Amino acid sequence: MGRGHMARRNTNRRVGIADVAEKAGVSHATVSRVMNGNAAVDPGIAARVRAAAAELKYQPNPVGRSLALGKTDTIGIVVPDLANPTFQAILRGLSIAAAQDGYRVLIADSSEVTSEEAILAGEARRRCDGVVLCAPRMADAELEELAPTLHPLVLINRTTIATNTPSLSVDYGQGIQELAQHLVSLGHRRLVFLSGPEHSASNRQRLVGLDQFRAEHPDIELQMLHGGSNFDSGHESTEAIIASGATGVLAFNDLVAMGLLSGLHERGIRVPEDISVTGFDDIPFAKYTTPPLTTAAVPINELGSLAWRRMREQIQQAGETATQAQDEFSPRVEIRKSTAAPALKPAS
Amino acid sequence: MGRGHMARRNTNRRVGIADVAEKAGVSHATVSRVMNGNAAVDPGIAARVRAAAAELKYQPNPVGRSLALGKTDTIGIVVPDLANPTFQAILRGLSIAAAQDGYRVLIADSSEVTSEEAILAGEARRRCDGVVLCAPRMADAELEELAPTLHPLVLINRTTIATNTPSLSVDYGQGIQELAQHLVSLGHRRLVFLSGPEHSASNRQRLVGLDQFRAEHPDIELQMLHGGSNFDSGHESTEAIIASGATGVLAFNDLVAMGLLSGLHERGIRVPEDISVTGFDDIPFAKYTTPPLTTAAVPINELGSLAWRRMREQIQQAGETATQAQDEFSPRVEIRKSTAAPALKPAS
DNA sequence: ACGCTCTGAGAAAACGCTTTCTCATGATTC
DNA sequence: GAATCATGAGAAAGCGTTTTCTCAGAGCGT
Repeated sequence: MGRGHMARRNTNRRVGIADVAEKAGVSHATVSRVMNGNAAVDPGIAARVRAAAAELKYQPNPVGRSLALGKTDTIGIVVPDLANPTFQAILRGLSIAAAQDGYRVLIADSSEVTSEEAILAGEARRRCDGVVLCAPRMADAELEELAPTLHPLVLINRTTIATNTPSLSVDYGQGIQELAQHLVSLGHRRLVFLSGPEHSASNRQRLVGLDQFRAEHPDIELQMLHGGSNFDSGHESTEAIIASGATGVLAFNDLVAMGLLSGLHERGIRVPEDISVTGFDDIPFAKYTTPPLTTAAVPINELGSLAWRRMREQIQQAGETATQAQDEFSPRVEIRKSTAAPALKPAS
Repeated sequence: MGRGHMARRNTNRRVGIADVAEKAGVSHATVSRVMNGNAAVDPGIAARVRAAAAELKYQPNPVGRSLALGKTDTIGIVVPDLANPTFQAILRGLSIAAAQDGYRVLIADSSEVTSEEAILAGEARRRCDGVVLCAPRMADAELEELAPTLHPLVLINRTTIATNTPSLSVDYGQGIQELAQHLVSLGHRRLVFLSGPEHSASNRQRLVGLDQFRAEHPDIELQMLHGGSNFDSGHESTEAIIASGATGVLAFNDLVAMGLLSGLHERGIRVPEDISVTGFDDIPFAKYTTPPLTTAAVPINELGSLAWRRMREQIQQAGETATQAQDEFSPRVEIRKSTAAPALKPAS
């Protein structure tokens, strides 16, 4: 009577290194050597092995390989929401850049549940050689504690006090100031900022940027309005925006701006004749709204690929705890048709 | 002099099952048992093990686990282009649904390089417990040959002759017919289809749908125009569309429609007064174009989560080669503001 | 009090690979 | 021609788990 494990062994077993070794009449070790080209092996034997491997269509099992090598050739990315074009773009840039170096990416979508982020990141890290973390709402303290445990780590739009984890960030403060400046230079005197999620790090940056703007332009009225980060929240803010009496709106991002544009259009308010609207991010769709959206362009594809570069650097350095680059991208104001000089009347 | 491997062993070794075993004064096996709750273990010992594990912050290594278990709790998805909202949405739906069952997703972006798709899918399959394949342009023969080797496989918008791989598809043929019908019922008599990538399976489906439409409406003029699948191709087709003299345009998808909308707007052509435009897919942005886009809505989020359900079924069935569900989604025409009755003049 | 079953824990094999260690063979040198 | 060396292949030890196998000891019936 056949033993259980024997049965298992023979039944539809995937072809492994042992099969190739047997067919070629050599040892496992030799097969491994020719597959990886690590050690010198007699050309004749190598050819025999390769022939056997080809005939059996042998493909090394990556899991076994990972275990032996201690690396998975995979990196993880945790994002708060895969529906957000910004994270989609980062993911895409990262994935393409990593693929070029033979790495894959594993995704973890925290669905905006901040409390899950640390766990997801930890799990991802254990399966991968490194993690790219996008956690705009995670508390600073938690981030600070988490970062060292994730080590080959790249932070997006966050920084830690310890400078040994690279971070890529966008200077939202400067971007929003430039947009405000743009509106002012068109003649606007009453502005409103339609803010994003309250605990979002990038929203805080915009707020400090606007504080500075206020200090430099005491004559300009700048209201604040709470909002969210997506279409619907922009759309829902339509009435409040109209009620604000402002002639220029700084929306949290392009999504919000688009929602607002649509709301204004429904209400018969013309953009930019009656009111000017700016976005932020310059997502691909921003060019195609009606009117095309004035926004602050962040080079998001670059961000993804640079994230990979920083990750690769750390993976290669392995042990050394050098201080890592802190990259900051400056958004560039992209003037389109959603902003114009205000109508004459309300010039106080 | 310390041996190489000893040095390696002591240096910043991650805490493993052995450490926990030692600390708790039991064997590896016992630790594994309590971690997985597989076998009965004395409550006292179990508690001791759990305490040790907690103190050492032990987290089982997933790679070792995968090797022993023969599964990775990960599925792969190969997409032709992560910049396309349709695939983004599928990815998202899949990822969220899979996460609910404790699975992760590994992405492989073929960057529209058809010849890479088979290789990518194979690699993904070896690292994962199954693969979701979106390969709209892969040759039928290649797909037929590839499918069996990928086995726990779910096909998106493709089918194989063998009915043992589940597939989810959208009835593009019906959708485009309904859109055409909608235009006709508004009074349009001269239509033009702005087609997508020539070898795309879903484009072929639209074409057969339109053939059928033609057969049923011999009185309606329906031109064909070659295009692509993104913004820019829609934008570039603006002149050709105008030259066609058609009053109703069926764009390949929403992206193309948006590009076209923008082009028409630049040329001063009013939509829908001068020309009606339809899209396809109902991507989130379609509601927010100006005017909001009439399109055929495909329930894309459902598609992603159903893809996971079909995958899970296969993973659970393991050996059995039952015939698998072939799901087909019917798009629903979503009438917005980009379509209207044509101007009276050209009514022949 | 003896033998029986049953519970539960350790030893060891297995998963599929890489890499070190070891040793045979043939080439090189004086 | 003997001692030395380089070459290259096999044996075996890891990588970190799970799981089977094995067996000690406890509990039970007669």
